[in-house]
Amino acid sequence: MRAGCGVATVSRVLNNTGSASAEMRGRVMAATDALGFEFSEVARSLQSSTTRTIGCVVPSLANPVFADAVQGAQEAFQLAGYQTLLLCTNYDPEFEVRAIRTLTAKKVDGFVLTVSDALNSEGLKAIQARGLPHCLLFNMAPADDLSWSVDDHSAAKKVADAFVEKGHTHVGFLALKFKSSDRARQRYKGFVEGCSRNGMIPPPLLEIDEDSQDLTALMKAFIAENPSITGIFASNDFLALATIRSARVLGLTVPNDLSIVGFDGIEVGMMVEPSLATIVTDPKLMGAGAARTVLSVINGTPAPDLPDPNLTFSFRAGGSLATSAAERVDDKRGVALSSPYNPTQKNDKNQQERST
Amino acid sequence: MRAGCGVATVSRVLNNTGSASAEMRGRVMAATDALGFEFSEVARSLQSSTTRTIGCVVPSLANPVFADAVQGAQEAFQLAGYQTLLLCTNYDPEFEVRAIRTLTAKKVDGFVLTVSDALNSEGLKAIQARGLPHCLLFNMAPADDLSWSVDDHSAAKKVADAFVEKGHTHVGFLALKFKSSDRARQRYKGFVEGCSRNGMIPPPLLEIDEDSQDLTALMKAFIAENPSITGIFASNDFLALATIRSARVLGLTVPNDLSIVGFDGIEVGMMVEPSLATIVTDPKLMGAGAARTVLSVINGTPAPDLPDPNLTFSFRAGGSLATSAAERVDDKRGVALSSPYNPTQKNDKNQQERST
DNA sequence: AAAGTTTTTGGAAACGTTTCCATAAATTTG
DNA sequence: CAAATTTATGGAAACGTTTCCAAAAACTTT
Repeated sequence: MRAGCGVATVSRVLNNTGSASAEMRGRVMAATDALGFEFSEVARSLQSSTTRTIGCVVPSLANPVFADAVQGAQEAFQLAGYQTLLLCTNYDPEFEVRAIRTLTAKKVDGFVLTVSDALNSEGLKAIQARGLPHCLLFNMAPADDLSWSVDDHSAAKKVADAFVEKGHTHVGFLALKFKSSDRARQRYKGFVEGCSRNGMIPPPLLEIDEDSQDLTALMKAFIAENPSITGIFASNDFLALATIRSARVLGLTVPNDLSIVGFDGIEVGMMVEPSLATIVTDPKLMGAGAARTVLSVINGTPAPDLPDPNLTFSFRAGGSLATSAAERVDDKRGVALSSPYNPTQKNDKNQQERST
Repeated sequence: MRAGCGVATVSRVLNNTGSASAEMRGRVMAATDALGFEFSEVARSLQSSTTRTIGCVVPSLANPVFADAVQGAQEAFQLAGYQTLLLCTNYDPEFEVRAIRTLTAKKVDGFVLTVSDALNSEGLKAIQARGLPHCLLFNMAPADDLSWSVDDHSAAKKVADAFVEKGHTHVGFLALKFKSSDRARQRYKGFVEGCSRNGMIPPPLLEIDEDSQDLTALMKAFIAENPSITGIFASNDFLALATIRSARVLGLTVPNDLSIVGFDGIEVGMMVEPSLATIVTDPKLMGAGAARTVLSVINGTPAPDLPDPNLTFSFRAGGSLATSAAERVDDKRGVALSSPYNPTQKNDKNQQERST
């Protein structure tokens, strides 16, 4: 089979390393072409103890935030000649640690990961203990660790500011996967803090496990329990859109009866009516940043600067957040009280419904 | 380092293959625990010429259809103990062939791929020539090839039926990445055929390259060129939503002035107002199906049945498709187009917001 | 033309597994 | 108790590269 030469020669010719006569080069090339020969990366990896593969661990691609982030990371890796081994944990810490074990066994050169709880992740600890190159993504970095992440805490505070600016004093927080995502917890914490700082009533928490269809029922109960809330901060945009729909089903108008603010800044948020007020983030950029950071750790080159936390998000106004219904009612309370007839149809209707 | 035994023994103990004394077993276990020892999958792969890794090639994860599909595939693979090596082609045939070359060099055990043109894909040819296990995804399968795919052609015909049922006789087709996606081409072909079968005017084609912001301008020109169209079939839901927005900017009411139908069935389509009429598909199921098919090819087990083409999609009615404007009022559009100012409050407000 | 230099080439080790085989040890049988 | 059998163990080959080294071949220099 061989072009009548040793394997060492083939290696040299194909890799253009070391010397080889023109004639030999020709013979080797001819032979490899004829046979469609291609070096085995796995043998190469064994020899060089490098795989040019990066392990990427995220909860799920069903969430476009992660999909975009992985896309960004993947592009950056591809550009640098690295491939991406993708593992999804489905928000399960058990899966997470197994995924990381698999990846270390596969001898990936580095990791990009979004873990469920950065401070207590077994998998992350293992990576740290072995000193493997890695970068977190969408996690608050423990000390000495690098992370590309949205500053969820500050962003949520900003949302509180936005609510207060529109005269809201009592708003709720709606979270998905609260248990298994420290991001959702950060947002809640920041929101509570922001509300407190603004002298608002501490936000009640409505927590749901799945993107369940019974959001409407849950919301009904939530509003019944907290009849004075005038807004809801949903921990992601899909949830926010679902909330708007549920509000409609319950006969509430958004934003007149209930203001909604989302998180993530998905594009459709701008296409819907009313447009969605939200925190805009750039997941693809985050993914690419984390990727470049890992690569720099691997290559020993200076790591790209982490983004300024305050630039990792921005607030986008939208039609779903408006002046507090309570405030409007308040303004007219004198009138409303003196006259049994309330001229603002909508709010009247709203109050009736809410009391049900 | 070793527990004072040969490597062969370690292999037997850890893999529970062959015999070993209880004492030896204990020693090996103790040693591996102490050292945190773990077999190297790359050496194992070299030895067994199997990697338990599947190459997954899709255009981009930015499109949630692919993100969901990859998620589905990834889950199925994970369940079977396989990992997913993800490569995105960015709709570039050049990248596609390189991606596949990379994957063959990495000796993946199989492939799941969405190629740009299944009949002329160099990469696919290479895979076929080497007889590597693979399954297409969202591609029409060439003869002798397997594919999990939505029947784009029939689905598009169905959309034509839906339009005609609402009295439309002249509708347009809006496509993204027409050149680099045989899926878009299939949809167009099916739509043309469906229109023709229903005696409708052949649908004019509006083709855009990027999700460009100038869709509004393009649409304006398109409508000027085809003043009698009463509806647009957009080749995916995002495009459809963007079209609705652009229509609003142009002062057209959806569906009154222009009906819109999308494709894919993304969830937000049901949350917007008007809700989006669309073809509903299940990308995750497709991905999982393709994955199971590849696995069956690898294991020589009987392949799961491909889905009945007619069950790969369903039409979902929505508020964005209504009775033809032409049928109701013939010339409202002339007014709307000629006057940049639209008296309906909603649209006006909408425009203001948009410009911020 | 002999000696020195450079270029070209292939053999062999190493990477970390699994598996085959042979040997050693333990057990059973006659 | 010797022989036969079974069980336990480690050595060595193989997987396909790269790299080191030495040998051979081709040139250069005196």
